[in-house]
Amino acid sequence: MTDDPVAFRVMNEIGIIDQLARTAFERALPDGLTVAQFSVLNHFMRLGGERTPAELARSFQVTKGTMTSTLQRLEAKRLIEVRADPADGRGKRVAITDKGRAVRNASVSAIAPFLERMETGVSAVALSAILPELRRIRAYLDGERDGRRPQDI
Amino acid sequence: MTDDPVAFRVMNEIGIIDQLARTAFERALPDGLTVAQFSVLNHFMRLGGERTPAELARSFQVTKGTMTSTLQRLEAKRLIEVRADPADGRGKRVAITDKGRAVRNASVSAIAPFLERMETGVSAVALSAILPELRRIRAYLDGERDGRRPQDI
DNA sequence: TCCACAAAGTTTGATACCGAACTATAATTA
DNA sequence: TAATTATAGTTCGGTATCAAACTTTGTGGA
Repeated sequence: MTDDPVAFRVMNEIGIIDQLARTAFERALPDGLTVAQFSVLNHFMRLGGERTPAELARSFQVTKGTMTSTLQRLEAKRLIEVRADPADGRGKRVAITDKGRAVRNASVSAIAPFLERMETGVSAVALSAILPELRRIRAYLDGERDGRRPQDI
Repeated sequence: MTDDPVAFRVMNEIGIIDQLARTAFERALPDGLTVAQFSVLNHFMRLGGERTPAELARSFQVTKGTMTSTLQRLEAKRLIEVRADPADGRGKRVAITDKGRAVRNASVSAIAPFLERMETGVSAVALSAILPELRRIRAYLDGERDGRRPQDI
């Protein structure tokens, strides 16, 4: 434990937190929604408009293949609509549907108690305090990847 | 972004960090090793001795099914050995092999530069500073799960 | 002693991801 | 203009993970 480098210990904790939080969230989400799926719906609600799959992949820092899969599942549930991009023969345009908006709002309500408990349980102040540090780590890793960047993302 | 609850924003960052760090690690690891597989080898090297699959599942906070899968892959690579528990007909005992030790050491060497760059890039001090906070979050989520605890873990 | 319940492992069916290979279309450049 | 390169999406194969169902073996109590 203590003989592991601090960066490794941090990554360890982050990995376990991600796992625990993810399963707790998905337990609460309606409609068999996953965090990945909810995040896409939430993105559309917060920012509005349309997006291409490639833009979404970049926003969430996942590969295009991963985004293809998530979008196909959302479309199967009628939570988003996908149409060909009239201006670019290669592209598609994605938008949230009314049902998608409803499910997103229901999801927010469903996870709100969990988030509130968490902000009480670990202190909202503490969470706010580490957020900038986490952003710095994310930015670092994002930069580190440049050059070694795969085809996507 | 800013209109999401702070707990959600923290989880978002953590999820992306986990993803980026995980792929960076696995790019460096030898033998097609994954972080999950490396972690098991590392666990044996740090703590020594034998473990049952159930103990390992608890240590890493994954389900028994997940640990079964990881152990099968490690065994296929001859990095661990699994034998029946002579004292408990249901149980098994897992130990690292010499090859496992060698691969673990090679892995540590392989990821060391990455960890060092990271400790420079984001500051080892800052990493040390958030570690206790991350532990607190992990402990909170772990407690939150109690009662709602599945069959395993 | 028997039976109900608990614990150890495995298997199955989903989802998320990645990397790599591939198709089609656009943009650049020679 | 033709050839090259870049971008958008999809598909495939592989791993991790969870939840749930199932088998086998222990344990504890009536």
